[in-house]
Amino acid sequence: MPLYQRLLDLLRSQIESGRYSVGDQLPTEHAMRTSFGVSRSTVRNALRALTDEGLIRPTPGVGTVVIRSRPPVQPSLLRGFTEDFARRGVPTQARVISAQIVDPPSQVRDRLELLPEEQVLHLVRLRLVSGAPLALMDNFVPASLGIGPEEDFTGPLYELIERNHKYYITYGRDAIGAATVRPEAASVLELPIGSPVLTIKRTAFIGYDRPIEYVEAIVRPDHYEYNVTLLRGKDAS
Amino acid sequence: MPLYQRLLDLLRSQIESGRYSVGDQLPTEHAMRTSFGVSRSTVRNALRALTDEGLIRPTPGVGTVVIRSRPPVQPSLLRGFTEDFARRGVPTQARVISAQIVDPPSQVRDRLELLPEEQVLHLVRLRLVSGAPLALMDNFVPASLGIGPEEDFTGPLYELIERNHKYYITYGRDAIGAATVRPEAASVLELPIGSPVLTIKRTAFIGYDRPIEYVEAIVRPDHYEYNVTLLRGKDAS
DNA sequence: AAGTGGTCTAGACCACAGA
DNA sequence: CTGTGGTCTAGACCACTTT
Repeated sequence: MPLYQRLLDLLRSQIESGRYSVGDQLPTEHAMRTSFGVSRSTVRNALRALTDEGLIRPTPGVGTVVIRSRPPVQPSLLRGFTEDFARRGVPTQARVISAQIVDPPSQVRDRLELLPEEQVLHLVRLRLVSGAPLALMDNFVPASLGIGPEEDFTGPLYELIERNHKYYITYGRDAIGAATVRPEAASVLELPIGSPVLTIKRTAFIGYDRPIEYVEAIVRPDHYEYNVTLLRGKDAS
Repeated sequence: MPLYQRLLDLLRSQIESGRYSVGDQLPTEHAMRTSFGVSRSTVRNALRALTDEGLIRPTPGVGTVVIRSRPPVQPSLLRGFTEDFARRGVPTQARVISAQIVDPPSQVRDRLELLPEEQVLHLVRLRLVSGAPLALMDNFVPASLGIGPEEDFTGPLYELIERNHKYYITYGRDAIGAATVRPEAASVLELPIGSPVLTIKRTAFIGYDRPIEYVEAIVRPDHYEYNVTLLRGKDAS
């Protein structure tokens, strides 16, 4: 673990515990430099991180004061299913049911803003948690991305896109609904006919507004709920 | 003007103008160091600022790539139902079914972090779109807020809380699921027994982490879907 | 093996605030 | 005036990725 991070953790815990309260002044950078036996850059590295977290405010000529004892809440970030579950400590597996280059349905063509003749990679995967089916996912990515049906789709798809193709996903739009499970999906998900399911439709974008992936997921609601944290803006009404 | 800021402005304008496009690799830190005649720390100071702005992503062992040409899209904000629909041009009405001060169920007590004897205002409302039922909502707010059962609950609840009581909601956590509609709810929502419904459980907070409202909504999925825009962070995996 | 960004050191000068 | 944080230099070693 980097030196500055240990100092960062120490300072953060001291602020959180009240060793330094809101309004207090932290020791000067020089004082930390000597008391921790590190260079000033290392101290500043830690202080910059605390500044970014919104806990302290350094003022030239004055010093560094504590302005918060806890970090402000962060809104949710876009995560893939694999990532989402991994964060909660639940490992999931993906079983590839089919992967082929096809002509997209018109809905997919619209969402991905494809050219008239453009094809897509259509990926159907079943996601499992400890062997039990959780979600049936239909992913569509433009064939022009160069991701072929032969690749390994058992890991996080975003990593595959980002690592192999130098595209970076910047944001996504999710639309969540509920429906009665279709018979084909019911058998794959091992659900009784007529069960309710959660449906997630997501369009992911690269750059400012170029759609790069469209997903439709059908999820068993008994073992998953869609969680999101949203900030309230001043003009939200 | 500091050196690193001039470099920062230069790089940002080059990225915005397309001199470096999304996916391109920036010159290495060493290359910039020599071509601009500054130290590596100064270069890194500029690159860190660009990283914070979300325009570039440095990867150890690889290099620094441009991931956006403009500042990122704004993520969704927390909105009440009334606000949410108003934004899309669909006016909704709220019909108050009941409003009373009660002892909360334990689940509500936990979510609102209430004291053992603390009571809540329990509000049951039916939300309608052009006369047709859309959602059944159970709102819980601490009785200590001072909002009594006699107030007008047909408008946005957040406005009522914020305007009359000087509390400002800062964020909320939503948990969205799917379920089979319960018989009582089915009749109110005019749904057949066994229909799937969307369930939304929300906790809204004031300040850093003080819960101020808990809502459970049961929504007809045929006329509503939950939409959200999420950013992708650099460490989202 | 070569090159990348991440970390770290040991210095230095500056503008600024406060006594 | 002294001390603060802000900026800057010129080195160095590291883990890591790619070749």
